[in-house]
Amino acid sequence: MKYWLMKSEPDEFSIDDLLNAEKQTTAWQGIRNYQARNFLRDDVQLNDLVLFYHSSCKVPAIVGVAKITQAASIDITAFDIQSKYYDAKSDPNNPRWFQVDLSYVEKFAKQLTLTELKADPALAEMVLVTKGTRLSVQPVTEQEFMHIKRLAQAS
DNA sequence: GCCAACGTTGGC
DNA sequence: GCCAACGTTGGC
Repeated sequence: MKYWLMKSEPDEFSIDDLLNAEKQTTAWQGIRNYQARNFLRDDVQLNDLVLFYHSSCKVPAIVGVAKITQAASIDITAFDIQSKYYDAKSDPNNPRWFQVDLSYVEKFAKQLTLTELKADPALAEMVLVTKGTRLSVQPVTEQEFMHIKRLAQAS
C-alpha cells in the first residue's frame, strides 16, 4: 500500500466534482510530465490512497482523500485531436501517456491549507512543501499521510 | 497578472 | 550532449 498526492485545479476538477461523479470515480487523464507519468505507470497500484490537492486557486490545500480503483492504463486523450490533452508525438503503438482511475473516499471537514502544511515541522520533508516541486503526482510517506489524517480530524 | 523555478525543445 | 530559448506550473 502506497500513498500519493495528486493536484487538481478546482476550477477544472474539484473534490466535489469527484463526490458528484458517476460512481464517484474519475479517470485521471492529462498528465503530461514524465516524472509524474513514471509514478502513474510504474508505482501507483490498486487501492493506494491519494491526498486530493487543490492547486492554482485562492487557497491551495489538501481537501480530502481518494483511492486508486484502477492501475495504469493508456491515456487515449493523447490521440484525440479534439482533446486539450492531445499530443501528436504520442504514438498509439508506443503510448507515451498513462492514466489511473480514482474514487472518492472522503472530503475533509476542514481543508488543510498549504500555509499550515508548510508551517508543520512534521511535514518539513513532504515533497509538496519542498522548494521548486511542481509534480502533479507525487509520493507521500505513510507517516506524512497519517499525520495529515490526524490534522484533518483534529480540526 | 507577475514571475521564479522547472521542464522541454531543437540547433549546433 | 550542451545549452539557449521557450513553455508551463503554481504560489503569491
